[in-house]
Amino acid sequence: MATKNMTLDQEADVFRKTRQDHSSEIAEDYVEAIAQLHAEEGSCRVTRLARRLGVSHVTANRTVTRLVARGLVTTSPYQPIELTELGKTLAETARVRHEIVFQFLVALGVPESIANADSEGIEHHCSTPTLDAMKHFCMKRKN
Amino acid sequence: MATKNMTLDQEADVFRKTRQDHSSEIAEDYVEAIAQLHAEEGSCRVTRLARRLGVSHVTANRTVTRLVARGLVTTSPYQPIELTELGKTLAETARVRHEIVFQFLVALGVPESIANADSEGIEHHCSTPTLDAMKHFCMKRKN
DNA sequence: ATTGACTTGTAGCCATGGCTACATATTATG
DNA sequence: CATAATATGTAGCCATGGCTACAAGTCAAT
Repeated sequence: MATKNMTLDQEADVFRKTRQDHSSEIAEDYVEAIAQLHAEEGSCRVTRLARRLGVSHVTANRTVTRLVARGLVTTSPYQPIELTELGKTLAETARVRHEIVFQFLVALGVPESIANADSEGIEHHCSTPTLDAMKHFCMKRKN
Repeated sequence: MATKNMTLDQEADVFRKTRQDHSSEIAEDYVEAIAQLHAEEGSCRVTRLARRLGVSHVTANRTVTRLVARGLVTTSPYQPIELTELGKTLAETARVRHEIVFQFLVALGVPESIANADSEGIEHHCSTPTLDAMKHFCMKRKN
């Protein structure tokens, strides 16, 4: 049990970190989806984004407003959503991370449809060392 | 890319599932922590639980009230928190899941302290097939 | 038995992420 | 160009999960 030999504060840090992660998950999911829609369809409208993410257009619209405040996207009334450079960078990071986790689960023997669903939840909680270990595992499998 | 050949609704399902997972994450963390404190210290007081989880005692108290509504724990004023049978079962399930993910990450080569932090976030998003694959991987390593 | 330390509870605030219902703007079509 | 369909925006609701500040209960020690 890894909680042995820890102070109370150290124990709590793990939970604090997980909670903090969660607050950026949605931002990452949004910018990743916006980037995907741009790639697939040339632009990203709020309604299309909402359908992709499975939320109402109202929720999507309000969340996008928060992304504007975070400097990740730009909007103007009745216009498509555009990613800032920062947003593009975050989207690409998220895409790569998602792909690593997905390919890793597949390499581990998890069926693709399940790997797709699980990786969506897992990707946001993987540190760099864990991602590196996943990449390394996939490399070994290929050779 | 696993989103190919999917309808819009199917795409969205993945995100819906991840959001649903999140609503049970906190419940699982709480019952797991309550079970741990019972095991370690013989009983579970709200203040101790709050410290363990890194939240204020107010947040812990209110969340515990919700767990009562879900039939996972029982409380009475100024008394320790007790798990119901349902709560014990959920706590044990969560503990086992956590342990599988943790041991798996360690087997993969992730340092223990990092594996501990990551597994806390990852455990809630692993389907049964993924957990089975993790167990299988650990077995192979041991032999 | 009173005081003081600690625990527990309550009031009330905030942000986030959902929603429906309705209003307005844009676009497409007869 | 008028109207219908679609897209977008706004108002306002809810639950959850944080918090601080303060009130009240519990318990131990003098």
